[in-house]
Amino acid sequence: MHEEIKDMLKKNNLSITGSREKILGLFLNQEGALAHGDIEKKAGEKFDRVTVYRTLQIFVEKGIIHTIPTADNSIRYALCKDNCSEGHHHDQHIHFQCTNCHNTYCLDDIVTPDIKLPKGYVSSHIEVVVEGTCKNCKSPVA
Amino acid sequence: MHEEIKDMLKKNNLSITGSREKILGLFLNQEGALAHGDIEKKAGEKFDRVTVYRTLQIFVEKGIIHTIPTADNSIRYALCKDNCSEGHHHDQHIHFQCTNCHNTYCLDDIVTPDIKLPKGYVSSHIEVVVEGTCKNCKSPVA
DNA sequence: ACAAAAAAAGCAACAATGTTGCAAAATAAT
DNA sequence: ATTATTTTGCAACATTGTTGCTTTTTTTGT
Repeated sequence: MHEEIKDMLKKNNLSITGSREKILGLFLNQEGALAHGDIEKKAGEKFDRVTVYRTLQIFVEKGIIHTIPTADNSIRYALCKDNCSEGHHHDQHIHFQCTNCHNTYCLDDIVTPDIKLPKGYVSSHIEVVVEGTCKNCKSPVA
Repeated sequence: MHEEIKDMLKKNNLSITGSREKILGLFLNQEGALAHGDIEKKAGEKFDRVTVYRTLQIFVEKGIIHTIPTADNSIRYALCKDNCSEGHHHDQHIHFQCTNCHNTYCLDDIVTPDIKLPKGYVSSHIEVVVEGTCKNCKSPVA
């Protein structure tokens, strides 16, 4: 596990430091996505706020994590799959945000649908965020 | 036009004040969506920052405007169509964000697609944001 | 049109979030 | 092991968002 982290950093030409190992570890041990605030809380006592910002920024640049848009002013980040690389995110999966537990999940098996746009519009990337109740919060009603 | 604004406020049981008229006017004269910062710049010299926050908040509550999620930590707002009402937004259209001019548009005629979710997930609302080049920025290449 | 009641605006103070430059420390390269 | 490079932490600052309270504006009822 710990070797896996180091390997990922090496593969991306990143030097191996405590904060990068720690933060990448958080993502690997986490099913859902993490907001900046979550990371600060979980790792933050040991690291400066600025370091967390810079680490997330470089992870996004390197294609290790990707951002998930939200309407609540707190970008969430999640691990990319192998097909992402520096400067080229190739995520075509959708995201799911649970209105109960407020976790955000990547549904890696659900591909974004094709969308027919009006004349003149050209699509380069599609983001789909589904809100609702996740499998862990499913109400046991019926 | 000015009467239209007053009517909209009255219809939503909002008292008619300078800031509400001004901010609602901005949305009516605007094709795309507006971020909080845009509104502060365009209307802000006359109004307190707090007033802008509270005005946007109450417009969302009343179903006059809706939010559009982004991955850049700046929620955007756009006018709702008539089918929205207090506490019940019924937007099923998609949003388009131009990577060139950075405007965000509601594509009111494009309905969000159905998405098949994994077992256990229940959808209550779907957000689709398409990135690309808008009709105004379309490159005249071909 | 006026007075009383209700609602909104403005102000101040504060909290949280994000950014920048630079010196010290850690990591990588030779 | 020493040097060069990169990263960290710190401090200071800028921006964004929030809260309580007083004053002003708008609405309501007469």
